[in-house]
Amino acid sequence: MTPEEAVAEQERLRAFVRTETDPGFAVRHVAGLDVAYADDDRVVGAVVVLDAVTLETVDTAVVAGVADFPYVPGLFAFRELPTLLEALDRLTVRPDLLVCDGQGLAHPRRFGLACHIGVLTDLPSVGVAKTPMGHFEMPADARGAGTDLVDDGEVVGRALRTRAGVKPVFVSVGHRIDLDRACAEVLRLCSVRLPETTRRADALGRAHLR
DNA sequence: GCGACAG
DNA sequence: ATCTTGTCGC
Repeated sequence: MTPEEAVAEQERLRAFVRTETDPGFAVRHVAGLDVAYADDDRVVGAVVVLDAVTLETVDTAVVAGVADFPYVPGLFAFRELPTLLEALDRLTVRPDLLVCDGQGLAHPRRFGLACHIGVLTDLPSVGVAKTPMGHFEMPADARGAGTDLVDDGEVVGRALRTRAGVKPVFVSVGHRIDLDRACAEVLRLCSVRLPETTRRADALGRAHLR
């Protein structure tokens, strides 16, 4: 697939993104997704499913692969999608929410990794990025504080302070969830800066790199 | 033309 | 993404 085709794919699929939370939506199992990179072009996609209440790991899946798509800001998903989708397919426990390591709607074409995975799996998803793709107002230095990420007059996400004294994370809707709920779910998963889901998937992925 | 630009 | 343990500070 060429970068041009990838862009066309994003513009085709973005019409399927839903920003509403289903009535009665409840998170019993939350999944964390992350990809670890080796020195060469080898990659490892890792997914960890946690009990949303106890944060106990109830399921995991790891898939090794090769990064066949170059890293291009805005097309980042095409590098991680293959291995992550395969890992999700191997899960025994079906997650109620996917927490992705990257942007959702806070993306140049409103279709970051979280939206892409959400739409393809039709599962609620949220993107939690460590770096913003545009300008943002620094939120107050208190856990839970946040400022809207605005692009073209539209709110596309939120700079969320998950812990006082550390840089905020950038939360945006992926699929089938609203921004407020997305932030609330992310905050529940954070005792430190990043969500426990992301941390555990990250650890699992790099462990399998050896 | 020159920067910006998730992981 | 990755190279990387301890250390300084609240």
